[in-house]
Amino acid sequence: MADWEAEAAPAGQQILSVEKAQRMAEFFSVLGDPNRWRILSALALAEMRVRDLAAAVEMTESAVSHQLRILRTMRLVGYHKQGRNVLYSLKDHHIFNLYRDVSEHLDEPDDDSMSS
Amino acid sequence: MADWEAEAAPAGQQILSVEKAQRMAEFFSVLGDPNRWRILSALALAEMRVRDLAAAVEMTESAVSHQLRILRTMRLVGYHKQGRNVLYSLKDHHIFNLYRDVSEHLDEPDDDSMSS
DNA sequence: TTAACGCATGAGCATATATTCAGGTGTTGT
DNA sequence: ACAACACCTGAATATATGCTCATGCGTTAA
Repeated sequence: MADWEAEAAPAGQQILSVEKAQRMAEFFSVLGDPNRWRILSALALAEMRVRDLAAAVEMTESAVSHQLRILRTMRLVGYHKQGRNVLYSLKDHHIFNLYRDVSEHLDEPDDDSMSS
Repeated sequence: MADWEAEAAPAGQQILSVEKAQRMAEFFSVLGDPNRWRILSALALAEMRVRDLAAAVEMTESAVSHQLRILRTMRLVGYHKQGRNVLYSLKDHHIFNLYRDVSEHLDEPDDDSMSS
């Protein structure tokens, strides 16, 4: 038995429920935007206030603020006020494990040929 | 040099380029749909033809076929013809490592409080 | 005190995405 | 041969998403 077969099926030996699939999809959707990845990678370098973050990723403050709300909702970033600034930081560095894993996947050679 | 450019980061010491962020986002977007997760989890159980897959996940054959094209593009599923049927199978079981990792993240307790 | 700052938010708009529907291609059974 | 089958695909539609713009709120500097 190959190692992947040990847990080939996610939640037991059956199809994901609509609810679980929904929760999964919601999370992955958050990582399905390039600007959010850039924001996360910027915060991986250093805690930053919104204004500097916006400059770093070359977006408007408003756009960044909107995205940060989403990242907050998924608990990917943390934040704390400091005077009139709000400092954001990466809350879950796990993200970059996903990044690494997917990077490897994307680097695999293409072979989409049909066999019969 | 701004201070956010100085420090070290897990994923390569700097902000993700637009191109890399784009590629990451494209991949994660594919996992950002609940029906695609259900399709993948179904194929994790067994190789299946489109018709049976559609029945398993309770979608129309057409909808499933559309989604399979996307999953094929990202090389998440493989397929081979067998007569007039097309058998699809999970090509990259790493997906469920991601599933496991994210599951853990989603199960963490909520703490979105503001500290100052 | 008050004007400027830093950030958040809602509305509006443009684009992306997923499904349905209609129809097409190739294969098999009779 | 031909009808049924299995699947694929394009167009159309409905919904979701991300941005800009305008504005509001709390904080700080002058």
